[in-house]
Amino acid sequence: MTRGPETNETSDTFADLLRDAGLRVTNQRVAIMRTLSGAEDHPTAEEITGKARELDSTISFATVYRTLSVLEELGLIRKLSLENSPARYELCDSEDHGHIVDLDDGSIVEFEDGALAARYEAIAADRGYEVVRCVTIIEARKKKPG
Amino acid sequence: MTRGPETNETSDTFADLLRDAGLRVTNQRVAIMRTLSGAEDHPTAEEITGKARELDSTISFATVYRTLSVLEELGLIRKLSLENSPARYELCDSEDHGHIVDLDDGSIVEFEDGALAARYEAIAADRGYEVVRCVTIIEARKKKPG
DNA sequence: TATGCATTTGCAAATCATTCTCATTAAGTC
DNA sequence: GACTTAATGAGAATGATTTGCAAATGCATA
Repeated sequence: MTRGPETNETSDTFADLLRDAGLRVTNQRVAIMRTLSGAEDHPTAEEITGKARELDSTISFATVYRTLSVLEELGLIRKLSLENSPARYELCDSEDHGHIVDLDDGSIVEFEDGALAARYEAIAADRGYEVVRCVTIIEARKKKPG
Repeated sequence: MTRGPETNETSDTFADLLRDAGLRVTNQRVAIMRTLSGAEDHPTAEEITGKARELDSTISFATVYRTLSVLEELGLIRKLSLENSPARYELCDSEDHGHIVDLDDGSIVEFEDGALAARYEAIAADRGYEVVRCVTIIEARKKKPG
């Protein structure tokens, strides 16, 4: 695996990812990828636009949506369609994982569970399917301490 | 549990469910419930409107959406928010179950798996949450025979 | 480094699903 | 049957996302 010097690795990687996919490297796309990369939460398109504009003030909503769907097609990000709220996005840098959505404050906690993934594969295989992607959302409320 | 004669049980049940919830029994609501009850697939609001209009031609979209959200609050139906498509609805008559969405033709296969539900509970509990509802969607493609 | 051209962009208008407003209708009660 | 209030239909409004198009930009090439 070829890689440049350690410095500025994420930024270079973003450009490379785009190039490798045969796409042009634009300021807007890199700004959006950096924004997603730096996000601790699961931002909406609107939140991404706001943050990305700090890096490139000209970014429009149209470009954000277009870029998000390109990145999703490349498998670099995941779109999370929650009930009654705009879609949220996350980088695909970590393992496949599920989400616990706190119904009271909207916060999202990620969890990993290899057993679940294996179970999904088995369930799908039993029915003649090959898994492409799994969505696990646990809508929950914080337990009262007791 | 009081119940009338065996004939016409679903229709009566629908009316009773509404009455028990302190809601008025209207033609529109019953038509929508019957439509959902008769649906083999997971219809969208638009599809529900079309079918329900065969039972009561005056039904409007507004009423369909209003009724769907009332029924959801009562826990009688479930709303399924899939990627890039309008919400789909199903009666809550069967056990809690997951969905395999066929990415090629959009068809949905349901599956039940008690182990998954237990696992979700455990995962949530570990993190201090109580499960309200779980969404499991396996996006998949049919395996090629071979 | 300048040129050409397809890709990408910003803007604004369009679309899609869903919700809301409000005048009218109809359910359930007496 | 009359009354009260919930429920409805029609259509406007909303919110998220997509699209059309002219202008701008990346990048291959000269």
